[in-house]
Amino acid sequence: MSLVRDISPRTIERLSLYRRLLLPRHEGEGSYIFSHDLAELAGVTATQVRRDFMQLGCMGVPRTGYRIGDLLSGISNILDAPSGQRAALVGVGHLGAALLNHFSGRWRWLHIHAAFDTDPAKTGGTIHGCQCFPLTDLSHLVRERNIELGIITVPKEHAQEVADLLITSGVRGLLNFAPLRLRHPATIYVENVDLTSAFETVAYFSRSRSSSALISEPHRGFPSLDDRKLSGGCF
Amino acid sequence: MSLVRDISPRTIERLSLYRRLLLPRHEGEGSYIFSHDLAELAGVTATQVRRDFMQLGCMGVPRTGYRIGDLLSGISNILDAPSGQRAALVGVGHLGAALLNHFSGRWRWLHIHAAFDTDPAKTGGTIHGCQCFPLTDLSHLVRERNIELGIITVPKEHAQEVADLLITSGVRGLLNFAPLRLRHPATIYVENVDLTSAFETVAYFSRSRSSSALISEPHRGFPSLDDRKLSGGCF
DNA sequence: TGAGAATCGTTATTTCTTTCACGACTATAT
DNA sequence: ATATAGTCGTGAAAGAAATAACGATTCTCA
Repeated sequence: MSLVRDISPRTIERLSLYRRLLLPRHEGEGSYIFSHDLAELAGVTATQVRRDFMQLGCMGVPRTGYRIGDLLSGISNILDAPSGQRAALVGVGHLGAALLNHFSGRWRWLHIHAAFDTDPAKTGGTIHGCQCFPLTDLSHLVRERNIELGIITVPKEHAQEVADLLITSGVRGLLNFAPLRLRHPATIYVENVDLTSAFETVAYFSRSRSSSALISEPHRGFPSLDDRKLSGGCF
Repeated sequence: MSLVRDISPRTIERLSLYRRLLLPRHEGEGSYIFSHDLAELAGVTATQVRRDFMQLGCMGVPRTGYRIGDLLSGISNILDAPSGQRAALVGVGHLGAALLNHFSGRWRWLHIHAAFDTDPAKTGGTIHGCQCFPLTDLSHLVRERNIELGIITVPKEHAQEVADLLITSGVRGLLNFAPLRLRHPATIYVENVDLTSAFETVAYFSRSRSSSALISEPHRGFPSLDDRKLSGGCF
């Protein structure tokens, strides 16, 4: 399968982004893209794009670019499990339901297979195309249906117990939206989506770089220069 | 105001997290916490915690710890704008509504002041306590009400135009939930919350570190060791 | 066919972030 | 008092990640 090892989280995230940006440009086998064009779409440098693709083993051709079909299959080779992966979402509140809607039927190889909640008003039916079960069924269903991932969208008071339940039921990775950090064994991968931190970070940097320091500062969130000029004048 | 400069995005995110973890423990002026206790709550190392607080100018006392009140005011001093900050959310779909609910009335100094949508069915009223206006009012209201931040939860087809509109209307920072990267001038800070990348990242690492490589690997998402033992046995 | 310019692949370098390591300090017990 | 052990602050080192730089390759056009 995937012979390439040791790809950093940052690179994985970019690969996911590259794929989304490349898909609409994949028209037939004759479609190519230059590193600097993709770089501009992705908001990164051309060097970074080339380096990322180097790790995939995807080779480009000078003055021609990368064949988009190659890139897409190279990325899929890394990101997608051959037999697909299933996730369980726990906590069908506003955020949980929004995620069900957001991810519903979007990919074949990775999808939310079932949702869980303690509220009887929410269970028993289908929400945004996803079956919703009582939490008491979780352990059984995770095992039986081979669910590998858990998405936690419950209030923070219950996040840890839900995480424990998911882990003991056999999931190997968690996507946590609760505003805290989960305790977990080293065998489980946990990705935190911290909406509060994101909001406060924007607030901070939006004023810290108010009028001064417009030069340099290749901080995350601000554009950086490269081989060639990017984003020259947005308007 | 904040005399401290050049705090990295990573540190800012942790400060936001520390504050949330500290607030419930702040009972009176006699409450203290050790760096390693907060580290465990935050899922980082004790050294990291100490270093972060060093940047705030918050001093602890050996064998006593840090006074929680000092930490909270130190963090607030960095994160919170003295006169508060307002955000506008654009795109009251499932995700937008969930965020309105999530952030509604949570903080004094930072809040979503108004929501915008093109759908007349959604505008004119209040959603989760937030007034919702037609998109055509955005430019006017952003200016008049001094809104500094934009939250973009529109479909990707409209994300760039909404960003442009927000920027020309005067916001200085964007929190982008659309699954692409926005073009923007260097004076604007943009934080991307990429739900798809997050989901695919969990999927990737949940299987890449399946049964092997349980040792070391202090990668993001996996726990790391430190001065003292953390998370010794989750169950 | 050869000159010129654009693009790639990759090593070296720089920059950023985290961890290590250890002296200094403080509470506690004897 | 003194010894002991636990915790802090921080310079130094290590580790990750991004960028720069440049030879090699390929297309275009005279």
